Parts: sequence; structure tokens; C-alpha cells
Amino acid sequence: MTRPYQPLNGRTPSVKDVAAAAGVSLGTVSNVMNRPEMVASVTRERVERAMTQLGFIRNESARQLRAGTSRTLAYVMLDGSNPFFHDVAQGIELAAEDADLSLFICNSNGRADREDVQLDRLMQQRVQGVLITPVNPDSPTLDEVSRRGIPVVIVDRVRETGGFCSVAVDDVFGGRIALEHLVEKGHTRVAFIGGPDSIGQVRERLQGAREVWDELGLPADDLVHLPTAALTVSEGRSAGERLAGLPARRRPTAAFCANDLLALGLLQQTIGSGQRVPEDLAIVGFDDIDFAAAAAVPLTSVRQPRQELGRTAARLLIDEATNPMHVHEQATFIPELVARASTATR
Amino acid sequence: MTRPYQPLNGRTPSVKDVAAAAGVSLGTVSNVMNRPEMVASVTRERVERAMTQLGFIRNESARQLRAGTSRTLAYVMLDGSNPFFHDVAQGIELAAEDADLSLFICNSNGRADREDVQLDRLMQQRVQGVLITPVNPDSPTLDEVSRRGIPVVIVDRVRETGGFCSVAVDDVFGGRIALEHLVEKGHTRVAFIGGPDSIGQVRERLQGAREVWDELGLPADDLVHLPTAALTVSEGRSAGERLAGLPARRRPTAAFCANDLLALGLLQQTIGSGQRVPEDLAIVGFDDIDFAAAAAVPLTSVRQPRQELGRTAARLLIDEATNPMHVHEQATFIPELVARASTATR
DNA sequence: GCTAGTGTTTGAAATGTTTCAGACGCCGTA
DNA sequence: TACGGCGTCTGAAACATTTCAAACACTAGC
Repeated sequence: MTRPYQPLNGRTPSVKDVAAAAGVSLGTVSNVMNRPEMVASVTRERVERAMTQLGFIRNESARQLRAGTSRTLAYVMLDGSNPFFHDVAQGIELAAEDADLSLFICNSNGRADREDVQLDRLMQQRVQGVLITPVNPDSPTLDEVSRRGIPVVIVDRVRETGGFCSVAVDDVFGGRIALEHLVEKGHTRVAFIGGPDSIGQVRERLQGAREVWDELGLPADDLVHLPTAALTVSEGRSAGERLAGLPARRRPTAAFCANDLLALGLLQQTIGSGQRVPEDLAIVGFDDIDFAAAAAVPLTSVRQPRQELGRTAARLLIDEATNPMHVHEQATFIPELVARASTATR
Repeated sequence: MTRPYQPLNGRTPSVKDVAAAAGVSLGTVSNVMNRPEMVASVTRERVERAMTQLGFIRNESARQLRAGTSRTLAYVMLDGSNPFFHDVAQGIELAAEDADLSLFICNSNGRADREDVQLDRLMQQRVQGVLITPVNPDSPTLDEVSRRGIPVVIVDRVRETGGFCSVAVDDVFGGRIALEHLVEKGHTRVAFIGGPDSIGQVRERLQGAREVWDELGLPADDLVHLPTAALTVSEGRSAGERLAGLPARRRPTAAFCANDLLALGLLQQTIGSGQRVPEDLAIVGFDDIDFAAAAAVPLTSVRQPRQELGRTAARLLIDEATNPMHVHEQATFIPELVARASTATR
């Protein structure tokens, strides 16, 4: 591990240093890195030896500046505290890895202003593409990014207008199968727990539930909507308290929660207050995160293909970035119900 | 929103375009961005107007190339599926935000080879600093990064040798208070569930547990070590099965799990097989992730100050990167026991 | 011995910024 | 009138890489 050639004082070595050490020109060193097939194997080895000897590490900013193309994707997720989005991110990362791209993970925490800041940064970095689960899919900032030639793929949402690829799950259908399952189990008074309404997923899951309810001719009043301020465990708990506070003859025998975090909170509150699940209250969640199956009463949930969602989104993005014949595509996945103990027949 | 000046055909505008549009020189535009106080307010406004008119967005690669300094930190986390690390990341992000830095989140998934790949990429990007929860804190790649002048802070681990800042929790102490709590509750046969041994946190938590056990003069055989292949929910479940398979008179009445994911798996398996927690088996976890409190039987756990851990680590990193008088520091936090229902007195 | 062709290497230009020494214009003072 | 000082602005150099037309060294064919 000796280093015979050491003319640089502290500076981190550049291609120029490597070229000097190997006795070739700048261009040749670059060729060794970018089109090794067109440099003679003997020189190539010489250059490679010089590289490891000097501990050369390519400067990505310079590469990107000159080549005009970046090697990183970014995913802006909606809520870092929800494992669902990490599973999506995991899927994205797998696809990025295959394409030898880096992935930049950011988090808007559900705030539109943070989202704008993140997008602005990403534009400055000239990332190759942006995947995003937006606070609001119609945000003009997204158009701005796209107009600048940076491909954008919307994840877990769809956008009616404008040229965007998107990957989503049919949330209305998801709401339908959740409710159908509960009705099948004999429930005729059901709560829908979820909010705020500004979140599209919540609106659509509720819509699907209502559709089924109406089609079966059940009284609208018996599908109770308990709104929440966020899709979190603690909001689920407090919804549980409100539920328990209802007069017994009005109280639902089942709850459909807009996501699993709410469902877990509800489950905890219900059991903690001495009631039984599913005997006193059946619960259906949404997303089927890993913790759903791992709950003390394993949770029935509407499964989204989380990782697949991410992988598909990344593939669409990469296609848009590299294939000039690309046409925008709205991929829709069909969710499926995973029945577990929390809705088992009594 | 008209755009009177439009001499660029599709190209994204550069400082040069802005300078031309505003009728000033390159240098002045740069000054507007980097030292606005030294340009006359009338010209400053003119330049700013030109910027918004053209939709100028600074090219970060060029900035970084010339200035030699990047504006992003990176966190390489050990296990993306463990919420603990996301809470740490959240803390880092807060501190990065304060310093107006971007955060690059990567994931080694516990594999040393992936970790090396990520670190290599980060060196290419010339990030300003790296925070990492390493697979192995003595990895030579970490020295390599550091030797290249990129500050490294080790998170949730310590490293004996070499100049690194680190931020960690006293895991031995954590193991001690977990065991003390169980002994206090009257348990005299306890299982330690966790593995693999290659993970330092596991070793130290077990060590703390053993210390207490020995100091109290309890028979070593009554502290049973059930090894696991990973720190996951499903490994926790399978450990639960092994536990249940022990002959009744040898079976522990309490379990201390190396992290909360294991504890949640164990909890689920125990309840699912008809036993009661804590009556038949008391459980203590480690980390105190949000799901611990939200479990159906709320989990007693050793709390790490997750977000604080991240924030402190980021502060140390930023200090190392910007303060020439920086001296390395090993910050150690003392964990505390949060007692909940899973160990309540019978 | 000349030519064409092939495979390899070279050198200069270009990318978009920041930096810094110096130029410029203006004012007040000697 | 000359001079220094001050506030503002300029222009060229530098950063580390990629790209590409052109140069070069050989070989084979005539």
C-alpha cells in the first residue's frame, strides 16, 4: 500500500493528477471511466492503478455540470412517521438501484410550504426526476418543476389535468371492499373514522364506503363519519373515546379507519377500556402496514401493494427521463382485503 | 406574468442570462445572491426582477464545484424498517433545517456492502458531512471518508479508536434498568431475546442485564438468552414460540427484548396463543418507539431520546464542518425506563 | 512506397458558478 | 486642480469534469 506518486499537498486528487501519474492525457482518464471499451487494456490498467494509488474519487458536481445530467432521483414523502411511505420508498430505492441511480428522500410532513421548499432545492440540484406524494396534487409548483424539464411522477394520488405519470391505488374500490366485508359480517351500524377532508385518499375511501352503503339501501344515518385531525395513532385513540361516548343504541358495531395508524389507535383504546375486538367492535384498517398484522388483535386491512407502488413509480420516472418516446401513464392498482382477527366472525 | 426578455431557446437560464437581462455583469448577479448587502438597492432590485422574470434557478452543481463546499448532509441509517431510525432522522432534519442544509437519507439495511456503496456515492457528491449508524463502527471505510476531510458522526454507537464524534445511549445502563425493573416486579426467571451478536447494541444491552443479575447473586442459568437472527417483529414471534416450548418449570416469567420490534412480535405471539401479558409473561422492550405505547398491551420500554439523539448528532457534525476549533466529542445519553401495562404488577 | 483504414489517444473547448483584484465615478478636502 | 477615499461594479480566472474533432501509430493491401 505504498504511494510512490504524491505531488498533491492535501488536495483531493483530480483527473488531472491521475492523468499525470499514469502518463496519459485527461481525455483518456475520462474514457477509462465512461467508455472503457475504447481504451487499450494495457493503458486502462495503468490508469486504474494510478486511480487506486492516489485514491481518486470522481467529483460528481463537476461531472454533472459538464454532462448536464444528474444521477439521482428524489422522493418527497407526505408523512415520515407513517411506515407506509417508507415501504413505498423502499420500492423506489430498489428500482433506482437497478438503474444505478441514487435516491434522495425528503419529507414534507404534510405541509405545502415545506413541500415547496423541498422541490425548490431539488430543482437547484437538477435531479433527474422527482417522485412525490403531494399534499395537493394540483399544486402549481409541480407544474413548475415539470415545465423545467424535470420528470415528475405522482405517487399514491392521481391528477386529473396536465401531463404527469402517476401510480395509485383505487381508493374508492378499497373503501368498497372494506365496507362489503363488514356488511357481510353482519354489521349494520358502522363508523368511518378519518380526516382531514383535505386529504384526497380520505375522501375517496369514504366515498367508496358510502357507495356500498347506499347501493344496499341501508339508512345513511347508520354510517357515522367520525372526523379526525390527522391520520395518526393518537387521533385513532381519541376517535375511540368519542365512539365509546355514543349512546349504546346508536353506537356502531364496526369501524372502518382511513388508515392503519388510526386503526391501531382505535384498537388500543378499545381494548384498554375493557371492550373486546372483534366481539364488541370490529375494526378494518387501510394500507396493511407490517404493524397491522403484528397488532395484539391482528388487524383486518385493505392492502396496498406498497413496495410495488414505489417500484412502478420509479420505473415510469426512469422511462420518462430516458426514453424520448415516453407517453404518460396512470397506473392504478387494485387493493385487496386481508381479513384477520379484528373482524373475525363472532 | 409576461416575459419581455426571452433570448434563450429552451435552455434553462444562467447567471449570464440574468446579467444580460438586467444589464449588469456576472459578478453583480452573484453578489446579489451571496452578499446582497454590498450591491446598491436599485441594482439589486433590477437583478431580482430579472431573475423572477426569467425563472432563474441557481445551478447547485456549478455552485458547489466552484465554491468547493456542498450544502447537504447525509444520514446512513441501519434499518429503514425500524421507526426508531426515522425518529432519529427527523431530529437530524430539524437541525439541518436550522442550518439551511439539505439532508440526504440513505439506508444500508444492515449490510456492510450496501453501506460501502452508499458512502462511496456520498464521497463522490462531496457532501458536507456524514451521519451514520454503522453496521460496524470500526469499518475502515469510515476512516477513509474521514481522511478525505468529510466529517463523520457516529450515531447510536461509539467507536473506541480514532477521531470521531459520536452520539449514543448508554446501552449497558439501559440493560441494567430493564432488568432491575423486572427483578423489582418479582421475576426470578427472565429471558433475554435478541440477536445477532454482531450488533453492538444487542451485546451491550445483554451485558447490562447480566451485570444486574450477577450482582444480585441470581443463578446464571435463570437468565436465558434466546438469540434471534434479526431485530424484527417476525423474529419476535418466533422467539415467542420457542419460549412457549420450554418446559413449564424452566419457562421464564418475563422477557427483556433487545428492541421494541421484537417485543411487539413476542407480545402478539403470546396473546395470540391465549396467554396473558403481563400475568403469564411480562415484557420489556427497548427504544420506546411510538408503536410501543400504542400496542394493545402498552409496552414497558427503555426510552432512548430518539429525536434528541439525531439533533445532537447533527449539531456536532455542523460544528465539526464549520468550526476550526472543533474538538471531537462523545455525547452519551442516559436512557430511562417507561413502565406500562406489559409489566404491571399482577 | 503509398494509401486507406482501424484502433487509440490527445488537447482544447465548454459547462455555470464564485472570487478577487482592480476599475470606475463621485465627493469632499487640501 | 489634484488627490485620496468610498461605495459599487466589472471581467477574467478557476473549479473538475466530459466531449469531440483531429492527430497519431500501425497494419494490410496494392
